[in-house]
Amino acid sequence: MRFSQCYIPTLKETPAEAEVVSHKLLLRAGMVRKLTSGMYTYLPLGLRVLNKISRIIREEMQAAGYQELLMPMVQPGDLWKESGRWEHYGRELLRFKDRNERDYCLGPTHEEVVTDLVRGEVRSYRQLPVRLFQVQTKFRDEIRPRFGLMRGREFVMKDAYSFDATAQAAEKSYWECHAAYKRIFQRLGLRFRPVEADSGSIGGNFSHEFMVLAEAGEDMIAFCHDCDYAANVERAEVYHQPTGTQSGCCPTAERVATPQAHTVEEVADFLHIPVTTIIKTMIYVVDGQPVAVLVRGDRQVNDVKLKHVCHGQDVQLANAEMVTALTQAPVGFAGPLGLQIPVYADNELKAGTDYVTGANMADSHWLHVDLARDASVTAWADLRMITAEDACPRCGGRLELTRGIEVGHVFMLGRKYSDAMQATFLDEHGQEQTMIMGCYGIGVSRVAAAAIEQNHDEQGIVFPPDMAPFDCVLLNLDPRNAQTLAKAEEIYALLRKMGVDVLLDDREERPGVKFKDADLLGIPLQLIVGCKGLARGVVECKDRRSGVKGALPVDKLEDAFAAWAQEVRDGWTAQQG
RNA sequence: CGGAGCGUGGCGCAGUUUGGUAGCGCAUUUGGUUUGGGACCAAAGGGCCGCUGGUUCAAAUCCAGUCGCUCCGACCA
Repeated sequence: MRFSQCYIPTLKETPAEAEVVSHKLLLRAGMVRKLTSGMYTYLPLGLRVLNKISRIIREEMQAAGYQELLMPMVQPGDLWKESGRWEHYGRELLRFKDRNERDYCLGPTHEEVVTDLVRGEVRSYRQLPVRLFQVQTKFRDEIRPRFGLMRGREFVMKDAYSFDATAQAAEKSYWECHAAYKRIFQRLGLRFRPVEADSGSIGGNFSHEFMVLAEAGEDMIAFCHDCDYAANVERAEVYHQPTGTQSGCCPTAERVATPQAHTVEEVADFLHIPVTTIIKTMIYVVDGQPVAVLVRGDRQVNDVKLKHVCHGQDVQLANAEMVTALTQAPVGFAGPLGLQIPVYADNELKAGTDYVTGANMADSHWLHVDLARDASVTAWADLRMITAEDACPRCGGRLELTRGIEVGHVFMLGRKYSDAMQATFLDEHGQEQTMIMGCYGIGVSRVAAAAIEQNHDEQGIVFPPDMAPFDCVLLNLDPRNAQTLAKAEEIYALLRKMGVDVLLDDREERPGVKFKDADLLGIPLQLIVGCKGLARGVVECKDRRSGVKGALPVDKLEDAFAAWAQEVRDGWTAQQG
């Protein structure tokens, strides 16, 4: 392609709306433009990136035995009523009616449609497994779209579905997709980690998320340095050494005044005790019912764990009025003693028998609390957020917490949808059985954003070679000079003949403009044709990632270029680890 | 939805406090000089100041409402 004929509106200044690097650079590099909140137009260059990503995804999914199809984006409400999600999916599902007043929605995902398809066609175990995928625009009416392509309302997603006859076969489909995902993100040149995850509103038995490691990530993941354990913190189990019961130091609890001490820190300061001897009592509302959650003073409640322990759908922190009504005290003085609602206590609290808790009375706390003796605990469970100081729940090794961007998610769905929608088949004994499903997503547009979050510098984007909009940008520094022009055209033709996807910057601009744009666009290989180099019989080259410059002999350009391109690629592989 | 902020030529902003009829940089067009890291000079075009209503002799500026966008919290690829 010739730059002069491309629609690549680069920007010198960053539009005010952009906050995160990927959004800023995508805008500046002329790859996307916002239409309205959470919806973007992919300009030619941005679309090239999406297509490069999709190409790799297609190759690997096909290699894993998945076939591509394309389902409608508009879906009938009836299907969603059948699966039960018309009620449960919530406001992210954009619903509307057609001219005949029939219910429809924009597809946020396609379990219903694909299950409907397969149940209509598949009758026998001999037809299983069925493995399908599509690359398509999804719509989710997100509460808060943000960070450009990172969390849009409309976005491009690859979604895949597997249907199997038995649980073992289903797990095979699952792990084969899991392996395909590893290859995909590897080939895309990303530093990533698959982690154990919660299955959220999609539902199912178990799942893994694929996380791109980046500071701008909205998720926190924990992984072990000594074994291969890795999990989203919202799921990571906390391991507690079984501790023997310590004897309490006092026979009874004692109530003391703690004026104005609302927070754990204030109470600790006032009583001159460590925060670890305080029990934090949090009031939550689970599906409309209030519950109390007890964790050590310095810990955070993990509401995903709470949701599972209570078998609830919806978990929210209670508001101030509710807390006051339940505890007869302002926020900050709640405690388990005498509370008339279910009390869930974190396992860690079993370790002690001499705690400080709120007294359900303004400006008061109990000292010397032994939960077993003084409170009625509905259930003990793992309820707190893991920390970097905790030991690995698998091997006891050292944990590290990092931020990540979720770019892929695989779910073992089990029979959740096939049961609800009667996707059945006859097994080899002529018995009717329910299909076992898996579903697997990759946020294609989010992958592009995540790649930029992970790979950029002050000059702009640094695309991994296989997702860059072009393999190489060829700068003709002096298009008005007949010799340079001829040489640049010759090299351009040569590269194209070699199968290199090359962008020729043939614009009548000053060299500085071309250098700046080349860096901004993040194309991995830069070739510079100018009279200075040509006088020495070379074209200059620059590795966008490392910034290393060199010179390739004009007379042996084909070989020299190939060797250099391989060198740049090796550099990427090395840094990916 | 709760909290914070912002809407002024294509982009980035000033002007709003203290009303007086819109300005700067970039970009664009034309001419000239330039040409290895976002050139310079000269000239030009382009703005119902988000929208509606109100106050006033007079509103970008004050008041009310409304719409849109961004950020912080509950969602997820």
